[in-house]
Amino acid sequence: MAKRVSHKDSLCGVARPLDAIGDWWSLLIVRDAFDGLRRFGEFQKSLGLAKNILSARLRNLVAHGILDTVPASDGSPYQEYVLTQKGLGLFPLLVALRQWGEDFFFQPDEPHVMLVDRKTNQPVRRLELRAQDGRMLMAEDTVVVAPPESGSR
Amino acid sequence: MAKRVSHKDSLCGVARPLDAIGDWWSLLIVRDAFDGLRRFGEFQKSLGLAKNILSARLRNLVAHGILDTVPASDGSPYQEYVLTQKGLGLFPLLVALRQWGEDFFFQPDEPHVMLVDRKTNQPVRRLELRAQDGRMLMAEDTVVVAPPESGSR
DNA sequence: AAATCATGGTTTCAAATTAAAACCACATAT
DNA sequence: ATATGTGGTTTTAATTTGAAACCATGATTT
Repeated sequence: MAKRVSHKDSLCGVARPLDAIGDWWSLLIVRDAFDGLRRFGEFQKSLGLAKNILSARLRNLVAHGILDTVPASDGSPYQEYVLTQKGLGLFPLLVALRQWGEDFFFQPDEPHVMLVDRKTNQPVRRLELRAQDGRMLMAEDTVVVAPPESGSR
Repeated sequence: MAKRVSHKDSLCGVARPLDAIGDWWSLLIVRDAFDGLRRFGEFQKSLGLAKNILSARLRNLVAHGILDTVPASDGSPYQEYVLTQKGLGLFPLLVALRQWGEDFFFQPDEPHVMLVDRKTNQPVRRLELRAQDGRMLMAEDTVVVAPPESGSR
């Protein structure tokens, strides 16, 4: 189950999160969790994946602290799966994924679901990466830099 | 190779992009491409994945229009893999992933690579989702809504 | 009380995918 | 002529997946 996603023994800042999420199914589960789904059966119906796989994915997400199990809210003797803070932290990633999807996977006139501001019912703005001083940054305007070498080596 | 990621025949706005990317390896390839890698061998050395898998992933990314192959820039008789516009569009997603990783996968004092503004060498700002009017939005402040039913049914 | 049903899983097993290694083709260098 | 580097493909075994069957628990019907 602990599939190594990189040959380096310490996973980098991108690979480490990927490793925790596990796979695409897991991300769809998380998305459904953002949509308010909490029960095993709800996820299964929504995603249509095999129960054993769902079971494994939920277990993995819980193990990685993305979901947490809580004793059912409605008296039923089962448990529910809810997003932790860590899980909630995936929101921007899901938005990024959705916006990319809107940009490149739909015809300009093709109808698709939209993420809207609850208060105004307006679609949300696009995610934008900005510098400290507020300038918008494209990919070419950035570099990944190594952490400053600590003194001991 | 066309693995169905959802039981619904039309994939939703999140599942469709996931389906195109393919798997985690592909996303790491894309990240390396953002870092300037272009050659088969570079990707293989950087990621340490089996050559047949890399081959398949590259092919898939090209098939989905995320990478494009161009005749080698340096005279060598090989080809190079470069990001298309669609591929470049994945930048925010990678940033989101990286920031989530920084938030939850490193000790507060653990050193890690950083994404910085080329011009100032300052770390970039956090991605923030905002409403049209500029208010910052948390997950709970948003909903996903279905497209307006077109008249014909 | 007994039988039935709903939920939330686990187990079993066949099929698909992945990974490691060997192999190959082409070009350049020695 | 031989070796070496690049960019793959093929072969084969191991792992993962997914469908279906099974099971346990509690609630519901008869």
